[in-house]
Amino acid sequence: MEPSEVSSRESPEVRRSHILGEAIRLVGQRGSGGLRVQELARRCGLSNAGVLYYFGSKEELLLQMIQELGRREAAVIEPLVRTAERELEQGAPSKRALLALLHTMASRACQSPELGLPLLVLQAEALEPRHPAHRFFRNRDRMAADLFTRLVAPHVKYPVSTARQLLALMTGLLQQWVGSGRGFDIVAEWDRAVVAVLGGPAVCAGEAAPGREQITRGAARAE
Amino acid sequence: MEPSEVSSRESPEVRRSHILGEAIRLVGQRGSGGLRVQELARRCGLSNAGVLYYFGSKEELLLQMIQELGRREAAVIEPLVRTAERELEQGAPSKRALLALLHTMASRACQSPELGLPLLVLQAEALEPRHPAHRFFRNRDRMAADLFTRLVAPHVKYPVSTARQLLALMTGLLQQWVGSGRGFDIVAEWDRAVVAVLGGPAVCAGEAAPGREQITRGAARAE
Amino acid sequence: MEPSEVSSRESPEVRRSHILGEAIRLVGQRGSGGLRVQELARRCGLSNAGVLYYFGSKEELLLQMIQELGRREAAVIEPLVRTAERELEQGAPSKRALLALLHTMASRACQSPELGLPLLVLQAEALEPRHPAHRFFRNRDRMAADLFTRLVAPHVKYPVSTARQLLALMTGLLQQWVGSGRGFDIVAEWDRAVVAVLGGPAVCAGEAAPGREQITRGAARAE
Amino acid sequence: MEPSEVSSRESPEVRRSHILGEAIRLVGQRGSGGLRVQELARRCGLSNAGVLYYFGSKEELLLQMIQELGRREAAVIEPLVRTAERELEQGAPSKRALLALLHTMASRACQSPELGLPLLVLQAEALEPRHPAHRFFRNRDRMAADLFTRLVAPHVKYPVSTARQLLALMTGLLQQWVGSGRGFDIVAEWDRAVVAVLGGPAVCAGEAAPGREQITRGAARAE
DNA sequence: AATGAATGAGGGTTCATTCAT
DNA sequence: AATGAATGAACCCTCATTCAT
Repeated sequence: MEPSEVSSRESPEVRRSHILGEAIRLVGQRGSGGLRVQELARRCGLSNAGVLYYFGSKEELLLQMIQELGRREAAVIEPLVRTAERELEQGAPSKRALLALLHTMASRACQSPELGLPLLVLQAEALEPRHPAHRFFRNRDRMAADLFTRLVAPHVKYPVSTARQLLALMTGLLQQWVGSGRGFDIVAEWDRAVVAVLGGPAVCAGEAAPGREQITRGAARAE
Repeated sequence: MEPSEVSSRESPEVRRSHILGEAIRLVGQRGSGGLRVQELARRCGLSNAGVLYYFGSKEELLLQMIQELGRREAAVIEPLVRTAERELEQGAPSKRALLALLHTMASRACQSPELGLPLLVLQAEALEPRHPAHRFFRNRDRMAADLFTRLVAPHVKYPVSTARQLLALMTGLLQQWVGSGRGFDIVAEWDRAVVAVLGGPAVCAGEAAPGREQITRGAARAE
Repeated sequence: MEPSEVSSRESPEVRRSHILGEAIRLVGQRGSGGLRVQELARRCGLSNAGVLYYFGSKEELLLQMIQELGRREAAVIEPLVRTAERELEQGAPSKRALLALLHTMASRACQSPELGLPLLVLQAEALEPRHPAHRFFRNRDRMAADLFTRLVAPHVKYPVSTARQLLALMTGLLQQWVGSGRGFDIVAEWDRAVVAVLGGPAVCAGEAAPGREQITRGAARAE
Repeated sequence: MEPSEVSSRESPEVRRSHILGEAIRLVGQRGSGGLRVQELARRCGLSNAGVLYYFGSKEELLLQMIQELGRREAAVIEPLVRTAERELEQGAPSKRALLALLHTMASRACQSPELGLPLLVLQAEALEPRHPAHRFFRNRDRMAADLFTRLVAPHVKYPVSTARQLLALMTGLLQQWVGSGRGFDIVAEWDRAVVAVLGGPAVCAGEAAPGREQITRGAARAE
């Protein structure tokens, strides 16, 4: 919780990233409306004018923070997403492989807890269409829904619904987990939920009815 | 979205409630940190001093708004909760009764959409322990988890986990629904998710209206 | 220090006086700039509108409070002043009589301590010519100086100076007394000071040189 | 009374001191409760935010103003106090030396009239224990009483009382002097009072310049 | 005789932002 | 590359005051 130590001489690149990281933490704690240039500067060990020297304005800072948030999240799960895409190109992954993939996703997500709270808070705030992060989350969520839909398509009857359920569970469980002070084993709960939603491993993948839904790739309508 | 018309002479009781309602809307749109006394006053058709005459301070206003939010939510689902409790006292409800109950809950929750967004935003903000609504949501979520656990206990192997899953699904689906501009039929999705989580096969899955997957409830306009 | 009890039905006259008394106390505690209509009302057990109903405006309240202060002070020492004037008319009082008179004055003044602090504070504030109580204190102090001058004239060489000294001692000792938490016997100190300033009782009254000064009666110039 | 001219670029040190000086004047005129950040800022030629940039809050400004007041008063009479202390260490000062010392003190005090009124007003306000300057004046007055007691001890029977009388006379005469629009020669009056209180006859009373009683020092204009 | 409701003006304070250095 | 000084706008809040009741 303490502001990270700042060496008095940091390369500008590093300092920029450092400021954005601190901004992410602050937004997690106070919401995006609670981000104050002065406090951010204090936590980073420089003056408020110093922060604005890097970003020009608070608005710009917020936008860059959102991008950075995306980048950091991507750095954590991008490899898994690429694995998933690769498997999809080689034909549908087996249910066993799918379960393993989902398991790894959840476990990775929980290993960078400094992203969890900011993402949850921003995601909720960004429900309002005028929020600066609205578009970011809409795209992100669409891509996730799309990927999940394609992943589960071979194994379930209503892949769009199932994808929705998986994403809802991920968000909802994460929220409960954080709200309860990390009071339970979220990965175990996730695994159990995944099994419940995908049907037990015994279910034959052939039961799926892929033709009933139009599965889209990429954002349906990039507004 | 427009400020509701205000007659120049309202009974104090009504006016209080009116202010709180407008405050709830504002918090839904801007987050609790984005609540401005002046704008709230403007929307209610009185001066900022007029608002503070009723609540003394913004802090107090926020606290009372949270309570009012609880009251309004309770007014919507309390009857159902009482029904559930009554059934529990008379022995465990049948799976069919349980499904019906959960269905009604979701459908009721969606019928007062003015509560949904504020609740979602506040719930996320309140993850931070120092948030004024933190305790409120902790209690609310605990009671919900407790109730759901007792309800599903006769029908599943891990009732605590299942309750968690149901709550996670409810929050997560609601968030997707709002975020997508009410772009799908959330009640249908909920029903389907409930069946998946509670163990479908033994129940008549046909109740989930599979053909309706593409049908949306609420405005489907992509803003 | 607690607000005096207010019966729910008081005659208007009594209530007026009650409000003014409470105002005097408040001014003693916070200065005349620290008098707040709301707090005054609270202490009197009525609404702020109720206070203004009696006095019309805060300005008017302040003015009436000053007059009331004068009246209450007069009620305490007026009899003594009259005694002094009577003695003066019957020829100069003896030194013994003078000392007795001054002693009684001081002892009376200390017996209504609720007036002391307000008077001290207002007197200091009213040094500024634009203060609403400026004229009041100027007249009061001039009359006091005049009276003292005439009283001591037969016994001292420079009666104007001696009168000034006596008044200065009275104010200064009172201030020390209040400031020290009533930490010494102010009447004894006063007696001692009076003796010092007037010269011991052994001094012959004939030493006085009344002709050297113009002794005025009444306010010199009532501006 | 006019705001002193302010060059648009002042060194921060100077500006701080300038602000405090103007605050002292304002408190003298309106009382500490009448100090308004906006007006202070206007008089100093900057914005209210500019004033708060230096002091953080009005409360802090007031506290620092009191300290500054102490510092400025000390700058005027500290040398004399040190002289007195030195004389005390070398054995008690002669009565003649004591009178000279007291004379110089009063005359110095009157030479910086911009401190007089603020000190008088604050001292009276600070009688209330909760006043922010209460402690300051309690200490200051205690030290003064202590010093005077030690100074007069060799020459009078009740040195504590005599010290009290001297201090009371100083405050009281100053108040009369200011209240009368500097309408008399306060130094002469002080000298005469000192002689009276310390026991005159043994000293050469002729030093008190009897003929000057009607002569005033400072502006004699009756406003 | 007295109040509850409401307000406009002004208070201190915070905030993002600017600019000379 | 970064800051100290300063600001205007907006914020929450308090105040004396009004007015229908």
